[in-house]
Formats: sequence, C-alpha cells, structure tokens
Amino acid sequence: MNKKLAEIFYEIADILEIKKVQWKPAAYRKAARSIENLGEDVKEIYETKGEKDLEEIPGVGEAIAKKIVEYIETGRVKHLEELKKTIPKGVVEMMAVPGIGAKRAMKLYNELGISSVKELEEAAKNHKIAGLESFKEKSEENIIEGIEFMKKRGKRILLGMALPIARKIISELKKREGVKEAIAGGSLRRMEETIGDIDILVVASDYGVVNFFTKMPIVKKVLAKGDTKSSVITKDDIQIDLRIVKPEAFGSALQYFTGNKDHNIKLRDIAIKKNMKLSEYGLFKGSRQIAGKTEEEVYNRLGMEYIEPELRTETGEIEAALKKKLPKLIGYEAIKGDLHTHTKLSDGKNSIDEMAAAAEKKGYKYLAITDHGGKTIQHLNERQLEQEIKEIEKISEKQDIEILKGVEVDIGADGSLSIKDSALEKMDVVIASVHSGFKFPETKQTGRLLKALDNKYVNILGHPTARLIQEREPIKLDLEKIYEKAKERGIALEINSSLDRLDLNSSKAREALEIGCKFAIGTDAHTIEQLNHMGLGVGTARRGWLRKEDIINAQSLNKLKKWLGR
DNA sequence: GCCGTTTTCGGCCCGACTGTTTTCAGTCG
Ligand SMILES: Nc1nc2c(ncn2[C@H]2C[C@H](O)[C@@H](COP(=O)(O)OP(=O)(O)OP(=O)(O)O)O2)c(=O)[nH]1
Ligand SMILES: [Mg+2]
Ligand SMILES: [Mg+2]
Ligand SMILES: [Zn+2]
Repeated sequence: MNKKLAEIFYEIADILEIKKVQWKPAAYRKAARSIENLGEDVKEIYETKGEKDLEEIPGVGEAIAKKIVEYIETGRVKHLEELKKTIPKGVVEMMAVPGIGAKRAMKLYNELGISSVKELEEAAKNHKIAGLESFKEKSEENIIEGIEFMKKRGKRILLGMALPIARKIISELKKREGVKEAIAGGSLRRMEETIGDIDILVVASDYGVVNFFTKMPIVKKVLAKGDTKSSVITKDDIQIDLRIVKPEAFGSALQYFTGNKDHNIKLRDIAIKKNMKLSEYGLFKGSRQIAGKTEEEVYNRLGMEYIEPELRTETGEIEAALKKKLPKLIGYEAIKGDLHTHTKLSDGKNSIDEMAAAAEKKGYKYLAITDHGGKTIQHLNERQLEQEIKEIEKISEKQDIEILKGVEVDIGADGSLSIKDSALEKMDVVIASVHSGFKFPETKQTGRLLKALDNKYVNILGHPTARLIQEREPIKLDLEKIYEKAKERGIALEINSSLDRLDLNSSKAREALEIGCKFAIGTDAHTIEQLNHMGLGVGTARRGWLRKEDIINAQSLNKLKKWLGR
C-alpha cells in the first residue's frame, strides 16, 4: 500500500512539474518519501487511528491525507486521473530515464512525437534525436546507456552485505597518502536495513584522491568525476559515491553526507530561520563559518542536542533534539550476551563448545544456546533437550562464560508450542517463534500468537513478524495486541539480527517501546561468524530509539536471570 | 501542498557535475 501510494504521489509530482507548477512537485515528493520510508502501513494507521493521524506523517497535510484515504477506500486517486488527461501519455515514463527531465521529455514529444521509453530508445538508436535543438550525438548515447541502466538497475543491498564491502573500500582509501580520514555516510551510517549505494566521505587537504578512487581495481564505470566528488559503478554493480572535504569542514560534510535528505532539508531550514546558512562546508553567519569541524558543533549551534546518525530520519528527532529530550541510545558495546544461537545439534554448524568460546572471545558474560525444539527434522525433542542440558552443564565447568540452557520452540497453527511444558520448565530461556503459517488472516494469526504468549515458560517472542527483507511480507498481526500481551506477560520482543530479518524492524520497535515493552537482541547465529551480526540488531534498536534499560541482554547476568524468572 | 521559538501567509536546502552550455538547465548527492 505504501509503495503504491508513494508511486502515485511521485507521478503527480512529475506531471505538476511538466505543467510548470511551483512548489507542489517538491511537496508531493516529500510526502512520497515519507510514506515510502514509513515502515508501518498507512492503511493500518488510517484504520486504527484515523485520518487526522495521517497528517502526523511529515509532509502530509490535509490534501494529501484526503488522497490517501481516497485510495484506501476506492483504490484510485481522482486527482491523478484528471492530471493524466492533461498531458500526453508516456511523457512521465520518459522522465525516469537518467538525464531526461520534464522539459526535455516534453520537447521530445512535441517535436518528434516520441511518447514512450521504447520509442525513445528506437529514436536514439536510429539517430533521430541529434539535431533537435539542444540534443547532440552524445545525448543519444546517454539516452541509450540510461535506458540500459534502468533495465538492470539492481535491488537495494542488505545492510549486512554492504557493510563489509564498504569497510574494504574504506581501508583501501586510507592507505593512500594524504587521506586523513575515510568514513561511510548515507543510509549505511544510519544503519538502514537496505542500502541504495555506498557513500564514503574522505578528509584530505588535496583533491587528488578522486583520481586514486576512480582508478581503483573494483571500478567498472565512472559516472561522474570532479574536483570534490565522484560516483562510480563497481564490477558487482554497486554504486559508490565519494566526497572529499578539507578538515575544517569534516563535521558539516559528514552531517550532510549522512542525511537523510529530509533531515538535512529541515536542519537547513532551521538555519535559515536563525539567519544562518548550513551546507556541507559549514554553518555560516554571513560569510563567517561558525561551526563545521565536528557534527556536534553543527547541531549545538543550531540550538539542539547532537543527534545520533541512526535517528536521522526526520520522524521527530529534530523536535526532540531542540527540546533536549533525545533518549540515550543503547551503545554497540553495551550488549552483554547473545540470547539466540544454534549449534550443530539442530541446524547450526558449530558445537556448543565452539559457540561458547567464540562468545567469550567477544567479551560476552553469557550466551544462550537456543536450538530448535520439536519433533520435526533438525529439531531436538524433549529427551534430546535433556541431553543438551547435561552437555551444557559439563561444558560450563570449563568455561568462564555463563551458558544459558535455551530452546527455540515453534508456534503451531493453533498457538500450541512444539515442546511440552514439563521440558520447557527446565530451560533457562525459551524463545517462541513463527516458522510456518505465514499466510493466516489477521485474526487467526494474532490469536495464535496471543495464545503462545500465554504459555508461562516463554521469555522471548522470536522474530515477531517473520518477514524476510525483500523476500517475505510480515505476517498479518494486530501488533498493538501483541505488544500489550508481551508487556503484561513479561515477555521480551526479539530484534532478530539476521541480515535478512531485522525483525522487529526499527519503526515497529519504536512503537512497542511506546507501549512499554522490553526487547532481546539476538543474532540467531547458526555459525560462530554470525555471532558478529549483533551490530545489525543494535543498529536497528538504535533506529527504534531504544535505550540500554529497554534491552534485557544489555543487563548483567544477575538482572537478566531475575528478569527471566529463573 | 505544507508548515509555524519572528509567520495561519509567504516562504519553501544548497552545492557539484555534466553538457543540453558561454550564462544556464537538468540532475544528482
Ligand atoms: N541537503 C541535501 N542533501 C542530500 C540530498 N540528497 C542527498 N543528500 C545527502 C543525504 C544523503 O543521505 C546523502 C547520500 O545520498 P544518497 O542518495 O546516497 O541517499 P542515502 O544514502 O540516504 O540513501 P540510499 O540508501 O543511498 O538510497 O546525501 C538533497 O537533495 N539535499
Ligand atoms: Mg546512499
Ligand atoms: Mg549516494
Ligand atoms: Zn533461531
């Protein structure tokens, strides 16, 4: 629903731009971006809260809220249909080609009668376009390449896949002399669950780094190259944007490059109202730079607290920072143990021993082994769990780290659990997770989970929505009921840190926090290497405004045990 | 169309790169 609505508003924006309407295109685009990034379905908001709450979405006012409601109720937006009649069909489509905007699209239509991307490609290949005023042969080449790029433009990359790639490029850049600092910005630094491109900021006193960058072996194609920035496509079709700044502008440049776009625009607007100007080169009063060396300085001089990168989504963080009411977020180093791991006794790759040693090496105080429990393949039954407990007790004697005896049980279609209560009673930690029945309607799905949460041995609801990023939609749930029940029963909601899960996601975690829930960040590691995915979960938690006190595995072993009621 | 520590009317982010270009539009970050 959100995706579709965003498309509608982007299209309205394009048509209004063709019609040379002022400001509205930007307004519609801002609303479209907000809706696209919402993380909660607008239909959900409208149905559970109402039309007025739609106007709480940044950039959505009365008029756009009405159109959202119209779309939810009728499946169409009349305004768009009317607008479409006023411009030739296909012109909007052509605007999606890189290098073709409203004006050039209209010109192609008016003078050559071209009215689709397909016709545009034909015309370019047959050299019909060069010769038209302000089009040359080079434009034909660019059009053909642009259409090519559109066709194979890949999906966004998972954060967990992008991070190691970025780290590698950054370490290469740091080897080059003159590079004082190199750091990722953009969605990567904000720890968004998917990444459109990799943005890297380099501090250097000379701009020669650009040449070094565009000549790196991984580069396939240079899209743009100037004195201070460059964009390239790598051999595995990932776009990398590089920006070079001098040390005195490091903070303001990092602020700019970290975004997000709407956060930046809002900050710049605040600067204007204070008679200042904010850009990547600094915060200026007249021509005097009054901040720019550090990000903190920039935020402070704008009258607000420093805002952590993960919060920079333009969803209320600026207002909170102005009131100095930002939460103190959970730190990446604050995690004291992993509460969701598997061994080769179920479907993992490593032994209990190896997992415990790896966890200890990470500095953890405790580790829960939570193999799958149940009667099906790659699950441990009650008797096998009993054996696992014995083994853990034996291993515990030679390890400093506390190994918690855990199990991850499946929630059945009727809300029953895959392991008997008499066996659950003997465990330190019980995770209950949905691994089947993803398509149930909302009432059945919600009822099933509520019943599972009523089991008195369950401690954690594992990957609550069961979504897989870009693969599987979240199960249909009345989440508010789930959150309320979890809170009432003293059950933590998991933030599962698998690359393609990150479930709960950040916006849902933020809502659950409002209700007063507690959280467990778990890696769901099936190998010792995957224990390192914890940072993805912490990043997600930070994006959800969570603090140390909200997270059960950021507490000492004693506190955790008390909380687990064991 | 949206929005409010100067505003409910009158503003709306700012700069780099390309090439359509020699003073600027288009696009992108
Ligand atoms: N002030 C300002 N900054 C922008 C604008 N567009 C982008 N930026 C800044 C903020 C972005 O986070 C940063 C990098 O741009 P990207 O296009 O790579 O976006 P981002 O990384 O946020 O998301 P992505 O995952 O790449 O789609 O540049 C803009 O229109 N104005
Ligand atoms: Mg980016
Ligand atoms: Mg970028
Ligand atoms: Zn698991």
